[in-house]
Amino acid sequence: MLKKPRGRPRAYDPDVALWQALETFWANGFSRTSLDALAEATGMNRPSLYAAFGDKKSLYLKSFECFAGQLRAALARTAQSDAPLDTTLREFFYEAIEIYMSGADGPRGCFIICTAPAEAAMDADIRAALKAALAEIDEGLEIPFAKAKAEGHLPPDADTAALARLAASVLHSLAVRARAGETKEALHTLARQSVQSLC
Amino acid sequence: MLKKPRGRPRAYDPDVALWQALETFWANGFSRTSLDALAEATGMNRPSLYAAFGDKKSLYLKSFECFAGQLRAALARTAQSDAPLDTTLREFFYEAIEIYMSGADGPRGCFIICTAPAEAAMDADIRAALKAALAEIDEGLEIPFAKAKAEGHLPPDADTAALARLAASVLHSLAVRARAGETKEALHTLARQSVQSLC
DNA sequence: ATGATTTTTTGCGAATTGGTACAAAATGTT
DNA sequence: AACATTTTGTACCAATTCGCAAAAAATCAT
Repeated sequence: MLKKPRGRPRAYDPDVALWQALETFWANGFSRTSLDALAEATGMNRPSLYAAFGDKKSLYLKSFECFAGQLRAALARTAQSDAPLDTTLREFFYEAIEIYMSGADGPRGCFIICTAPAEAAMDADIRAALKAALAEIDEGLEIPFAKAKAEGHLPPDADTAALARLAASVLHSLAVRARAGETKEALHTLARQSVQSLC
Repeated sequence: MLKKPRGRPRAYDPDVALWQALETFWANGFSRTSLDALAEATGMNRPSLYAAFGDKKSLYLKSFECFAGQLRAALARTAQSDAPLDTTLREFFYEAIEIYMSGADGPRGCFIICTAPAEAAMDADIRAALKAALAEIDEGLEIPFAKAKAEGHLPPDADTAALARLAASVLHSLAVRARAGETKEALHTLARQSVQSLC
């Protein structure tokens, strides 16, 4: 049933190329990343990049959305965890730290927290994407707190939204700290101690 | 005793010009800010900018240091406060929020947290400056916690360094949220609730 | 074989970018 | 007045940047 489309076949896989672009933006931020760098990373010439993804900002926003998708998946796994709240939270942070510390040339922190703010004050689209991502993190992190409260592991008057936002603040901080070069041990310590304070 | 220097007098005040450059970098980030934009903001031609401040990155780092100086002053005021810990912390956050929400064209968050990470992965000097600033925030915020502990307002086994780092995380988060366009009320709420959790 | 479609390649253009050389301007010193 | 010093202003440069037009390549459909 898979009908071969007409025309010259693509020399790239769109998902692979998008990930390669994302990695380039992740390391360099939006403005510092040139079309030449994206072309080199993806092996595509500039007209092909434009044809496949649109202009530079469109490609950035698609990369942002791709990264946000992975964040969404991590939040969903955290929401579905049956482990105790502190274990759930700690594992979420540890997983984030793994991603933040990854990078061929060193730690990159979080794509969203580390590259979008620089652009956000002057670009309404990037600002909106950032704001939406922050809200998703807040909402996603509230679920394990609400579950723990419903199961009696938190006081009945605990403000789960407030706790979630505090936990999200820890995530933002881990992101920036990783990019600044703090050690993995320091990040783990902050994660552990924050979980202790929150639970 | 003030001897008039030889040569043509300067047409600018270095401190004023530096602040103007800082504001431009604050809104646009490092890479998005052009020399023309800096020249326009300061009223100086490019050769004059180079003569006064060095190249673009030098000017950015000088701006960073200028902003860090103001942060240092705010931390010092917080360290010297005689108010109760929760009041001290809340006022520190409220003051930060005022700065983060300032801006002729909208909120800019924190110069350091919102502009340096984008560059930090690929520029060791900016990364080092960011890391140093993060450490200063951690250390500065530990002082009120240590005071409160010494005065018996915190349990004797309270880990003041951990609490300070959690408070610093809130500050980082406020910075990013402000830049993303969250409301002042939402930021105040996060600040208040975090202080409640921390004290 | 021809035509239609899709993608790649090559080459290009206008604008911008960071940085600099040098002459002119504006002062103090001798 | 001539010279030395400091700063400004003008003009320029090489390189880079983003985006695009058009031809060539590679396929399927008739």
